[in-house]
Amino acid sequence: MLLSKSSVYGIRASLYLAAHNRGQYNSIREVSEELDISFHFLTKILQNLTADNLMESYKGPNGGIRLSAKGRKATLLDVVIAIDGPDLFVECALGLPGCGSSDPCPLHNNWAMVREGIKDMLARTTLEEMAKEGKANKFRITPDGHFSWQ
Amino acid sequence: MLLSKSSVYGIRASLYLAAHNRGQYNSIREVSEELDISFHFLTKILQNLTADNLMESYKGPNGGIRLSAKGRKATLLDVVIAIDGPDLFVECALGLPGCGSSDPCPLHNNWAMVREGIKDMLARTTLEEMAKEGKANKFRITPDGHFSWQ
DNA sequence: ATTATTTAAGAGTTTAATGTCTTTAATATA
DNA sequence: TATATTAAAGACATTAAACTCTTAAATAAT
Ligand code: SF4
Ligand code: SF4
Repeated sequence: MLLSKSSVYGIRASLYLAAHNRGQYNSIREVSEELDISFHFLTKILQNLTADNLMESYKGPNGGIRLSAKGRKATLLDVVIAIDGPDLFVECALGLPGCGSSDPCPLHNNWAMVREGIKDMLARTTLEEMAKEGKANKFRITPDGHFSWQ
Repeated sequence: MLLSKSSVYGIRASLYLAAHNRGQYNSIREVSEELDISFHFLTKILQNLTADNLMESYKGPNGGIRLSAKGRKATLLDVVIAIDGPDLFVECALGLPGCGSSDPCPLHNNWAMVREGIKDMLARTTLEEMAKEGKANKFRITPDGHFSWQ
């Protein structure tokens, strides 16, 4: 898999939050049930996003989680980096020790292009814009069935 | 990591064999030492490649492993598929259940392009051609230091 | 104040990838 | 035939990713 499960769950949750109840808190329980993701696991993942100030959380009744202003302007790339770190966008294809662009392996230049392609894919639009497009195009972010962009 | 360790080791071993002693058998011990890969682990990985007829093995004194005719014409893509299967080149970005190009997620089209980019990178040239280019450009496939394209 | 609701924190479990070790089978050479 | 050399096969161990469970802390409502 290109992205870790944690990143994929983080992305789906971010898109869900970008599309729902802007400004309000959504409980992690609700998000986990809508997206069919383990509640405790999702909680852990979202903690990375609040630690990176992409989200804000609030404890207690009617508490939950929401995108911060920074989070609404953020892209999926920011989400992935907050969760899994920048490795995927830095590391090389063959992982040879002591390697670099001088004295390269046969994949070096091609790989740099592909890696940029992955980055571009994730950095194309902000979560805010994605929610708009999602509404317009009815893109899916949940398992079969129940989901509405409201 | 984009590719599994098994695939990376398989790629490096394939390139090594493409560059060395064409037609002869190289012992897995030698390959593992030159490339700094665990001997037993590499043995397991290469078994996938012989099972897929990309390599031929021979037991006993002076035995070892070599690229088959098919293997010399194969690409890194064939190596990766023989080791890890075609998943990476088939699977989708977000892994939503019951998903497809109708009713897509926001990444669907971009992801298809990126995935082709990865495939192209690995399918660009045959192992045989790569060995030639390797010699011409002195590309690296081993850890620091000892390696010659002969 | 007490209780209920919610996230945070952290320990623990399971599963899959990675890596090691031992035994077996094939082959060459003496 | 006996011994050495090599890959194949498979059991075993370690590590990291993925997932679960329990307790603590914050907050709201009664
Ligand atoms: S040449 Fe580039 S891609 Fe290849 S191993 Fe070195 S750093 Fe990685
Ligand atoms: S729309 Fe395409 S990329 Fe997105 S989850 Fe579905 S199949 Fe995967």
